[in-house]
Amino acid sequence: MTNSLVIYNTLTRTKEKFEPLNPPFVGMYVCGPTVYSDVHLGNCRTFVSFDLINRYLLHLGYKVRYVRNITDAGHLEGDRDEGDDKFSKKARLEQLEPMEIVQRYTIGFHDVMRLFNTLPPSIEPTATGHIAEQIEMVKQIIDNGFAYEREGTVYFDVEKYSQGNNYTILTNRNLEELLANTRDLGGQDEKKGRLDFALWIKAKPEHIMRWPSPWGWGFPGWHIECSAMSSKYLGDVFDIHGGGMDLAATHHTNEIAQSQACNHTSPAKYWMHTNMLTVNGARMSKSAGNGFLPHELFTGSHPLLQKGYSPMTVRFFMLQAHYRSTLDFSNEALEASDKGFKRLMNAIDLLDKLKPSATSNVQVGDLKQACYDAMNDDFNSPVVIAQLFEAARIINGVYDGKAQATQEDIEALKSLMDDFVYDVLGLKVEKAETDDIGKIMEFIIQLRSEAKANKDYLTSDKIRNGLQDLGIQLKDSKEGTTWTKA
RNA sequence: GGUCGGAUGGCCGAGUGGCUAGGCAGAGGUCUGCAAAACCUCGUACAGCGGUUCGAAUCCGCUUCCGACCUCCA
Repeated sequence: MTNSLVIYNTLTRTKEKFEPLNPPFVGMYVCGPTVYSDVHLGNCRTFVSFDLINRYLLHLGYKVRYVRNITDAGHLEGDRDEGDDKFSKKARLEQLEPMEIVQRYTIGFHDVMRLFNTLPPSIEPTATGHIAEQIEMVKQIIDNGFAYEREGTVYFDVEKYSQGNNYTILTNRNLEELLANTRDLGGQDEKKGRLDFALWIKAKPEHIMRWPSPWGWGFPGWHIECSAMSSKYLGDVFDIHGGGMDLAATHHTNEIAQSQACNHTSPAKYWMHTNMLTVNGARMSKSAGNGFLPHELFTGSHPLLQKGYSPMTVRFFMLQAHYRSTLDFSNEALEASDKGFKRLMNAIDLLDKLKPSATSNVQVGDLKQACYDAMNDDFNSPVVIAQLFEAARIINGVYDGKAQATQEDIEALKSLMDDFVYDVLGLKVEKAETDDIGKIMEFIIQLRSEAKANKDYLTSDKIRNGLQDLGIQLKDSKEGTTWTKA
């Protein structure tokens, strides 16, 4: 197990050596989706980023318990601690049960995650499945003096909490200024302080999603589910808590406060935040209307797209940027990733066809270590990919007979690709129906070879051009003709 | 307004106080019946202005621009 992994910790705003609390076990909690609508590509990026992190930790030999929640209750539609949660509203709009909404989009989310080849979490708890735990936690926070009830709604007392704790530890904001600058929106709030947030919310008479509690019928606030479920499955203190950067200021800040107020300890040792996917420099989001749905991308049906891109192309595109950088989404960038990804996978295909030499004039020894160095430096996948392209260049050169590699070199290249392309980066071959087509293509290539042998280039070119139009590209070489799908 | 983060060659994107990732696009070449692919070579980029330094794109300051968060969002 390599022990030189360094992780950027939002808490300290520095890179820190990764030292699990109880090695070889690692507890990681990632805030999952709110399943009241389709996940868009920006959401996917976060989960692909954490998939990379999960995969690398596993690759290093850690026993990871990866918990990622499904938010299926309590996430309010408005910007105040009142009104409907998102599920109730959506259910009313579509004349469905809230749980039908939840079911539909949970399945959709899982389908998309599978297409992106992400490993499923170890535990995927739902908010509605943990109402009792959340109520218990709220009770404890009240008992500890950090929350109060008003008319059936329980609020977290930020001012009280901040007397002995650093409420803004995660984002380093000035609490006094926050209090002064917080917009005065509602007016009719029952809250004592402007920053106070709801732990438990009283249900209105028409509200369908409701549970009994010591404070009457209601439903949990959004933040409390993560605190309750992370402590249930990972303990009061665990290794990594992650999520999108947009969650840091509010959701995660409140999570820390809740856990501290309940358990007298900060929940996670390392806080990791992934950056946003942008479109023309602006964050992709549901409310901005610039969200891409995964299937629009795969099929190319979005008006901003010229063509569709496969899930692995998109995954590769995401991994070509560091998880803490914004990534700008465009046709051109996707096109570049598409071609690059095919080049890389094509080189891997050639690995089995390489002929070993007695001597070597290629350098493959350092590539793997360079990949580990890159991943150990806060999961720097773009640098890993650069190394893999170096490997691809070597493979192509050897295949062309322009360079010599020993059997040992070839084995090293195979091992490199297995470990990093498949295992760590989580990429996979996307070949459909190759078996059938393969035999047909063999036959067609045979026909064309005969035409070529007869110098009947009219026929051979006709075959090649015809296939080209169908999206199949022929490549002639000394060893014969190969084909790829464009 | 506050907090934080950015500005890298045609595009996307790493990185670093001196050895100047990578992909895509472009130019030239090798190979080839011709293509395609592949390989080789090439463009010497780091917002602007000052400063520190033997040396900065990398550190510091200022300026301009952009973004995120502060209000639901991964």
